[in-house]
Amino acid sequence: MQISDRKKKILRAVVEEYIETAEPVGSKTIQYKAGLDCSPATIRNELADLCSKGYLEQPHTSAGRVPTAKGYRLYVNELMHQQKLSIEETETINASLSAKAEELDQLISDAGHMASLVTNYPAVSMTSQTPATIKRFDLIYIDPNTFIIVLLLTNDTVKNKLVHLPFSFEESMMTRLSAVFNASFTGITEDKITQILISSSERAVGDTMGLCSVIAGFVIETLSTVKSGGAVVTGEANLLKLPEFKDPEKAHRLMNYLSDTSNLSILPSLTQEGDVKVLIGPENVAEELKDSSVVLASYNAGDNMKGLIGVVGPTRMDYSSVAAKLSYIAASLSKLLGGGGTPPPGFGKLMIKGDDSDG
Amino acid sequence: MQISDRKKKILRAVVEEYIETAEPVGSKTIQYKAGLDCSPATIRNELADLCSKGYLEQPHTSAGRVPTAKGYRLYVNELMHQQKLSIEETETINASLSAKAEELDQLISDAGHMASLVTNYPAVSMTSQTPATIKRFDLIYIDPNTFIIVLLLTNDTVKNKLVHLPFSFEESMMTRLSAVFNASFTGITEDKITQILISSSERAVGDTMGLCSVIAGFVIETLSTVKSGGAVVTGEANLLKLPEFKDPEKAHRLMNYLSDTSNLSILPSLTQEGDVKVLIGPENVAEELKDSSVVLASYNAGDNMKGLIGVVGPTRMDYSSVAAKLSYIAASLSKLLGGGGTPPPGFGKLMIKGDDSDG
DNA sequence: TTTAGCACTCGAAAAGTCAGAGTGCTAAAG
DNA sequence: CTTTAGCACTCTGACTTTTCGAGTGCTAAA
Repeated sequence: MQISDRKKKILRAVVEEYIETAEPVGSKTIQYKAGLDCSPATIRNELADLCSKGYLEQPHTSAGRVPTAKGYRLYVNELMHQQKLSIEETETINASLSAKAEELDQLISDAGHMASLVTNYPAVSMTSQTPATIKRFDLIYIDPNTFIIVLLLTNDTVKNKLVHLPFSFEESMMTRLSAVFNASFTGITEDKITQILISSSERAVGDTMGLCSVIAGFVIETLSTVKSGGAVVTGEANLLKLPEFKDPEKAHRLMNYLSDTSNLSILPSLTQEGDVKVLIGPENVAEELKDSSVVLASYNAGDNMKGLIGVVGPTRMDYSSVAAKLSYIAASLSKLLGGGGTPPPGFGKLMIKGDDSDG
Repeated sequence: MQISDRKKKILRAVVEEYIETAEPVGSKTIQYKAGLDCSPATIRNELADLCSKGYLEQPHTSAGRVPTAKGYRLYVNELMHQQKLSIEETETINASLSAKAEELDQLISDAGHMASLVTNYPAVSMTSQTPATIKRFDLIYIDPNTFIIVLLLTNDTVKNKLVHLPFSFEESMMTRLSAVFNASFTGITEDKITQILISSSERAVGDTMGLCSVIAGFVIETLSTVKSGGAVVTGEANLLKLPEFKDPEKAHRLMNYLSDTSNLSILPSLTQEGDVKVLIGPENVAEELKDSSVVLASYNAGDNMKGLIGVVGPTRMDYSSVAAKLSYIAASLSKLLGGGGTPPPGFGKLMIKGDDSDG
């Protein structure tokens, strides 16, 4: 089904006006906004048509028009201007991200903050579950009862734990343990760590005190938490500024959904590095998101690890600006984290992928 | 100024009823609730008295009475029943806390979750800024371009960083660096790390490549972030269920305040380990909290580190239950973290400290 | 000092009113 | 066949009015 250029122009005007004002938009406004040289009456005819085709709807007879999910989809796919960030904006982002490449977790959470800040929507930030393994294993002997376990993972994060024991051991034991663990526990995924493996390690180092179990426990724990990835949600308060969430009930439902990070674990599967994905209203699977939209961008977070950053807002979301911003942040992060030579952040150039079922 | 027993009984009834219903409470309800054998008219007289003394107020002539901050204060200080937790509740808390003593940060954030979950209010959880210093310093050599810095701090947390450098160095350099840093950088606070110290270290190890600067940078960064402590706020969504926040504007203001964790840094100074502090409405210094209440409990988080857990809610807060719950959580955490033999969690036994300016 | 009785007050909710923005339709004009 | 002006109609949101009832304070009697 083809849509005339004029209809598209009108649709775009409706979407953009509605994004701005959150009020149903009428024919006169459109005439003005879209700069069309035809009368409101003509536009009304076109509007009626767009309504019957499912791109717009009326809250009630004799109100202005409001875009449907289908309308937004068309807008996002074809009609949307690709927005460029202002230099100011890029600078804010750069400054706040590059300044603190300190620690991965911190950086991820900062990225979420940043996204929320520049878009004024709640943001979610996470890394996804590429199963990690141990690249290198070290023990640091502190005193006869204390040592530190240091794990270097394949994704280049370092995890550690301080262990106090109720009995003492010799420093030489540390060396032996290191050797054995480096030999047996590196390069394997969590599920490969069995009791058998632990027992055989115990024999190998002559451990009668359960040291191996303690260490193996930490290893398992680390690998499994890395796998489950940490999701951070920031800026939920932004929701409350939006007219669509003036009903506390609605706001509460969404915020509750977001605050349970386990709900968010499906998100990573939806994107590929480098593109921005937009999910509009009912395109979301989760019931709680059916009348909200989600914009996601993923980035390369170091070897074989994927990062994800996204925002959640009403379907009336400024897709073009949000997409541009997320895309930029994601690209910056890729550059910062992904050793693997991702192209530099395109200045506004971005690919939008979405559900292409266009009626 | 003395208050008769009957007045106290009435005040208590008003507070508790109001806590439950959020509606101004009238004389008849009180008669019923407090089980007094006098007529509503008598109670009305008493109410008028309590009003004039400033413990209660009327939203408007001819509505029921509502407690003032002063009324809540009296209630919290003298009238409140000390609530015991149900076994079920203690079990929930125990299970969820002890299960994952894995990592300090994680535990702290979990504790916040827990507090928010059992109280149904937003919770804040943080450790406070006892200035930390380095207890021990280690470097792990990975390959000619890569090493890991491992810091053991006086509060027994371990921080690390993986460093990639664009040039290569020898393993022996690591040993020398370790020695120098262990000698010069342990036991000193952040502000003692000067350029002079760094330069002299560089000379000592023969570092012409800026290695010392990189490492010192991380040390400074670590010490200063530890000092600023991480605060986590959880369960903000709970606010929206409360009638006092049905106005999104109000909810937004408070949530915004809470989401800026730097606002929360004054809290730790308000409590001492082992007691629970209640700040009611205008007793709070921050403007944004003037019509909310805060309940804080602090705990011993390992040597010379203090943890803090608290919740924020409307002045109409179930102080007795909240205090009991926080106290229990705090005690559990003290037990889990504080090596220093804190007494076991008292089962409901708790001390409430508060602003004792009682009119 | 307590209590019953009563007039009074005030707010919240329900009902009613009104203006205006926007529509669809019809019929004329291009 | 498309566009446009005109017009009657619809519906909402804002505003006002009405009503109802819970709760009060006061007075006078117990």
